[in-house]
This record gives sequence, structure tokens and C-alpha cells, in this order.
Amino acid sequence: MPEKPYHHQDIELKWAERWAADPALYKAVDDGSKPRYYVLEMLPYPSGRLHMGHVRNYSIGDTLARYQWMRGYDVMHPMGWDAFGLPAENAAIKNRRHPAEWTHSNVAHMKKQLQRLGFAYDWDREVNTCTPEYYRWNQWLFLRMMEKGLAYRKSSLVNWCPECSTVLANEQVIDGCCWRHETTPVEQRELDQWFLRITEYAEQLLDDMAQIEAGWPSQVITMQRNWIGRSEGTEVDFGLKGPDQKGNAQKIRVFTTRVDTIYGATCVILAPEHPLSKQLCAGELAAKLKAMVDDQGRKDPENLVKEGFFTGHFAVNPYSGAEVPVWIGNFVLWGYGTGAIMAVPAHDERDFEFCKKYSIPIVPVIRPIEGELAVNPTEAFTEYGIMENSGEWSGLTSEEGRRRMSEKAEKEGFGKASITYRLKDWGVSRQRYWGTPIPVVHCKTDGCVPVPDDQLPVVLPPDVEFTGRGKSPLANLKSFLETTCPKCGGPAERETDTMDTFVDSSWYFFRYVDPKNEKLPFAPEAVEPWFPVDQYIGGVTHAILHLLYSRFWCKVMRDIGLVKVDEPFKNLFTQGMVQLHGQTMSKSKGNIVDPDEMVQKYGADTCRLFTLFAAPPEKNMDWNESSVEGQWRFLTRLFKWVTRNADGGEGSGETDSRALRKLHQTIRKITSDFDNRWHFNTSIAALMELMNELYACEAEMSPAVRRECAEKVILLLAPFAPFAAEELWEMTGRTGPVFKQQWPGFDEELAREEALEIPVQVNGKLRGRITVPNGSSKEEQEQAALNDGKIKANLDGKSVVKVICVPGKLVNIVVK
RNA sequence: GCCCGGGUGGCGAAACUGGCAGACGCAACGGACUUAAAAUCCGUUGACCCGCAAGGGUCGUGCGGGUUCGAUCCCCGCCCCGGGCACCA
Repeated sequence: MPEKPYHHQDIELKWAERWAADPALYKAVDDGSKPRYYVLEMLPYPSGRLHMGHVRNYSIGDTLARYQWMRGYDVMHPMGWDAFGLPAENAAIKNRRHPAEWTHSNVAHMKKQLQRLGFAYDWDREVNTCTPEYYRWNQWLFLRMMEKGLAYRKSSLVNWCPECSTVLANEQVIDGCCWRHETTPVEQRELDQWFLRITEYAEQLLDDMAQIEAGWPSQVITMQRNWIGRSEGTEVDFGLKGPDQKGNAQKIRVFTTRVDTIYGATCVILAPEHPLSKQLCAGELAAKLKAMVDDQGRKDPENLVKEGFFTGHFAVNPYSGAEVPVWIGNFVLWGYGTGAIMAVPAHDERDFEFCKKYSIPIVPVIRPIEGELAVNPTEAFTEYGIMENSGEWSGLTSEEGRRRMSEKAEKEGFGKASITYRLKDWGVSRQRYWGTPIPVVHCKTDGCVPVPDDQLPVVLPPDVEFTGRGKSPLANLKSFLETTCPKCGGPAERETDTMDTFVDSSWYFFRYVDPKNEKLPFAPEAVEPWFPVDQYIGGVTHAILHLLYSRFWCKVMRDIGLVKVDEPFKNLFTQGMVQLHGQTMSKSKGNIVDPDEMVQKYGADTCRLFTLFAAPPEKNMDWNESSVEGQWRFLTRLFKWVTRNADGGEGSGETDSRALRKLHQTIRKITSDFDNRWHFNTSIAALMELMNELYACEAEMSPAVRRECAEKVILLLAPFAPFAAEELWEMTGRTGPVFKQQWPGFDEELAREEALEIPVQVNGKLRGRITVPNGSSKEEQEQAALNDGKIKANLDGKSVVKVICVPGKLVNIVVK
């Protein structure tokens, strides 16, 4: 067959069209005839266009999926759209275009881009989270959580922008101001919000890490562990001196991990938001307190200067009976522990700083195991030690003190051992339109009533106005708002909050398996054989939020009886970011690189090869396309060689064994890259080396070996450059999709080098090389080295102390 | 401040973890083909030194020490870059 040129445009458009017309091509068979393999990539937000981060993510996933098909697996490889979210609504406000329309046109465009790039998705499983068919199951699952007490409503402090008159998510507060009104400071307001009780699962989320530790990057595991932030300590009541207005005794409950230091507590400090703070601050102090609550400096902990004031009240230490002043401090967090602390300046750095500033006494009560109790300390001693000046407890170690003092608190009823988490319950309420409506109505008689299952979905009304001001568009729409109570039939109002979009992405990967189910989110028996996901691939940006929520959601669904696994993702791969000039690409920075231009000019195969070749996939890569032409040249070279050598014939050639050796070494190398570390940059480099060798050998190769090499090269190329591989496969008269062919095996004997070149060192310095037959013994190698002319010259006049010989690797002669 | 990554030619990187540092690719330079250019093909390319030459030598993986016959790789102490967390009591 004569050589054929590589016209990427013709080839790729032809195959993209054929693939799009054949929805069965990438379908999972799902009949158990083959072992299953689930490849999952994080679904994109349909922002409008793909960026290079997507291309990288999906190129990695697609390469793996195609490889696993070739390894004989029944591969599930789905794709979908994380389609709810703020950008759509902002676009609506700005362009007077409905979010649904905006989103759907973006989805259509991005789907075309994905298909043009040749990603092998089973589009019959496509999931779009903004469709009622999907989000009704968000609602259904939310109701199940309500039944289990896992979804609840409570009043909580939130960020409030007076200009928008709406609540803002933490991410939407920039330097203490609203992101849309950059000069408007955000206030803290107490509002009713919906929460999911993720804290109930904190312990399981920690324990079950044992199940995924082997398959997840340790970095992500650590981040999640820190995020959950389990800490063991003690809750202790300090009795407040003097009764309240009604004459009742009051207490201040503090949480501490170091109850062993309590004899050194010289004051109690309340968070400004603590309910007692308001009560204790009358008159002048009330204004001071309000200012502290609203203080924007507190949003930025790096620059927070510790401040506080004395309330004029005192509290009693239940262990020592000492009376200590009660302060309000801006550094005490209302959201952690009990929102109140005992300050032990001698043994806590923060307390030390605060007490020093306000001249509150510093009383050391822990001495180092080797050393003396500090007198007038200049810094806090925060380690464990021996208790001193602590009444009956003096002489105990910190560890023992903690344990026994907790027991006493519990026995006498003024406290208890307690475990506190940094993790908070997940606030899912959003006062926005473009999200899943929370399926609840508010009735004057029956209160908060769940919408019955048979009335789901609560559909987002299409006919709303987007002003960007006032309340959520839903709250202004009578036809949505006014309804009847499912319990009493009387008039009621719908809940107008929608769900955080992280709800959508917490379980979509289950829906893929049974995407059209109208009775349940998915049938448990359909999902079971596919879980846990064999390989999840995405950016490390989602290390905490999405990946933690998904783990939580999986456990809830397990407890409802929908799934059997504890963990959704067995293996996680976090790809590196694609940056431009060392900066992350983002819309706001305006430095997004669109793949279209490259695909247009060089083709999708080149684009994919390029992103895989530029760096190992877990590493960040700085975008620099100057080397992209190399990938195109490589494909062109490969194309030419394969087309003119694919025919076969009789005879033998001088370079046959050399070509076959390189071929089998290459298969071995690429197979091991897939099975071990996914360093596709070295896989592609190996393929390039093979092509270089085949070009060098071509003239002296037999037709049969040429044919053999041509065929294997197509197969090796298939996971990386599907268009070119498919075209070559067809062109050379072969049938069936190339990515469903068997992955080539290698023969160790054929891959084996006949002779090895061994470096010879003298005192660790390279002095020569010897060539020995592969498999030579240690002694043979040593002798060959010592007999080498060049080495002999180097040894002249010196005595050999010893010879180190690593067979097949090196000889090192140590001389004096 | 704390916890992870990372620092290798002009550039992206490799060296599959203690055994020839720089595979593969880009860029650059030289040559072939061409009326010419592009494309393509062949060659050179870490730095420095000695030699007319073939060849030989010294240095070299952020910096300074250490372990070892041998260190990009292991240990100790620093510097720089990227990411995450940061008053979590």
C-alpha cells in the first residue's frame, strides 16, 4: 500500500460524525459477561466553553477508558452537566436571558466540543442536573433526610448584603464586602436556614478513610481529616456569679482540650455572638458588642488584632473555686466548641497574647517533665507536662489529669468528656432561583410540612423576573408561593430557598448507572455491580467540598437502603492544574485558553497528545503551546510509516529482531505506565522512540515484521489518539473499532537485549565502558572490566582495594 | 506560623527511587533536497578546559554539610516557588 498523507481535518470530522451516529459504540454492556470498570470524570459546569483544564481532565479519563476496553473490561464512561448555579442567574440578570436557555445552549455547545475531541462517552447516560427529571430526586432524597432528622431548619448567623437584601455564601464575600457591591460591607444576620447533619457522620467519614486510603492521594485524605478536625477534650461549666433577671443561676460552658491546665485559667472569654454576651453587655457595652459582631476585620484572621473587654461579671472555676472575670473576645469563635473558652495564658499562645495585652494574670500550672515550673514566663508552655499548683491533682501528668478531671466533671454534673469537630453541619439554603427548590411548605397550622412524594417534583417556575434586587425571584412569584398545606388543606406558602448546587454533584455518578429511572433516583440492584467507582478523576480543587459531600451522601443513601457501599470512589486521581504564566486560569483573570483553535489547526489527536505529553498528569503545567507542532509531526511520521508498511508479505530482514526488540520493549513500557503511574508523557515518548527505530530499520525489515509492527503501533496509539488510530485501522483493511481490539501483549524474550553496555567506574568516576552478553555473571563482568585496556591504564600503579559489581548495571573498582 | 508538593540544559521534561544525569519533544545551529522559500530528511547542541586532530580532563540536578565504593534519589540545616490550612481552644 502506498504511503498516505495525514489530513487530520478530514479524518477527524469523518470519525466524529460516525461516532456521534452510533450511540451503542461506547455503551456499557452491563450483563456481567465481562468484568466491569467504571471510569468517572468530574462533570463540568456548563459555563459556555471548554477550557484546557477540562481537556486535560477528560483526555486522561478517555485514555484510561479506551485502554480498559482494550484490556477486555466492560467499561462505563459517562458524562453530564453540573448545570445549576449562580453564573446562569447572573447572566440572566445581565442579559435578560433565562438561565435555562443560557444553560441549555451552553450544554449544546460544550457537548459538541467534547464530541469533536473524540471522548468516548456513553451519551445515553447523560445527566443534566437542572432538569426536573434529575432534581426531583434531590428533593426526594432531601425528604428522606428530613424523615431521618438529617435535614433540619434552624436559625443561624449568615452573611447578609443590605444592598442585595439577600444572603451570600461565604465564597461570595470578598474582603468583608458583597461581591456585587464591592463597597457594601456584609452584615451578620440571624436567619432560618436548612442544614444537613453531616456532623452526625463525622466519625464514619474519618473511620472509613481506611477503605480508600490506598486508592486516594494522601494529600486529599489529610485535607479531609483536617477539615473534619476531630478533637478530644472536656466541657466544663463555670458558674456565673449573680442570678439573671428571673433569679436563676446561670453557667458558662467552655470547651477545652487541656482541662489539666484549668487551675491556670485567669478569665473566661465569650464569643461576641454568644447569647450570654448580649445579656451581660448592657448600656455602653451593648454598642461595643454590636460593633465587634459586625467588625469586618474578623473575616480576615491573618490581620485580626485580638481585642476584648471586661463585662463586669465574674464566673467560678468548678475545680478550684476561684472567681475569674468574664470577658468578650473577638478571637473566640461562636461556631466552634461551645463558643466560650477559659483562658489559660501560661499554657496557650493565643490566651497569652490576649492576657498580656490586657494585663490579666498569667499563672503557670504545668511544668516540663524535665524542668521547673516557669516563673514570669515570656511565652506560653503548650506541651504536656506535670501538673502543679492544682490542688489535689498536683503531681499528675497532663494525660492523666485530663482523663481523671473529665471523669470528675461528669460524675459531679458540671461537665463531661467531649469530642468536638471543626466540621459544621452543611448549610444548603440558597436564596436564589437557579437551583433545586426545597420541597417544603409552610403552614400556619402545621408549621413546616414536607411535600409528599407523589407531588414531586416541585418544579422551578419558568416565568420569573430577574432584577438582581430584593428577595429571591421565587419569593416574589405568587403562583409559586401560594399553595395548600398537604396536611390540613389550608392555605400555605412554599419554601422559596433552593439547594446548594453541591447537592446535585453529590450523587450524580449513581444516576448515570440508571439515568432514566422514574420510580427512584436509581435502582439499587442496577447500581450495585458498578460500585465503588473504579477510578474517579478530577481537579484537586474539589478535595474537600465535593469529595467530602459525596462521601457523606453515599453513607446516607446506604442507610436508606439504596446502596451497599460505604464509600463511592475506590480510587481517586487528582490531576494537576493548567496554568498560564504561573497563574490559575479563570474567567475573572481573563486568561482562559480555548481548545478550539488548536483543534482547528492541528486536530483533536494532536491536542490530546500534547496535553498528555507536556507533563505527568498529576503535576501542574504551565500552558505553553510552542511544542505542539512536535506532536503533529509525530502523528504525521507515524501515519506515513504505518500506511506504507501495513501490507505484509514473505521473507526475512536483517533488522527484524532489532525492530521487534524495540516493539516489545515499547509495549512493556506503555503497559507498565498504564498499570502503575499513568505517566503518559513517558508512554508517548516511548512510542516516539519506537517510530524513530522503525524508521531507522525500515529498509532492512521483512514485510511480515513491518506488517506486525504497523499493526501493533496502531493498537498502542489507540488510547491516546483515537481518530488517527481508527483511521489507520480501517485504512489497513481491518475491521471493528480499534479500541475494542485486544491490547497487545509483549514477549520478554523478544524484548531482551543481547548485549549490554556496562559503565566502569574507578573510585566512583566513570572511566570506560565494556560490552558484555546479557546475562553475564558477576565474575565475567568483573573480569571484562579489569581486562579492558582503558581501565587497565587507569589502574596503573595503584592497588585494587575492592570491586563492586552490579550485574547488568555497573562495575566500580576501588583503588588506593 | 503549620501541613503537603516542587526546584535538573535556552524551554517542557526523563532517569520506573542508591548505579552511565539530561531519554523523548521544542527551540537553536549546520548540512541535504529546492531556482527560492516552506515542508521533509540527516547531523550537532549542559558548562568550562587541554589538543591541529582522534581524543582526554574538570565541573554540573536550588544552597551548605553528612552517610556511602557510588547520591537528582537517603539524613541534617537553610533558601526560593506552588498549593492547602490558619486564632478550631
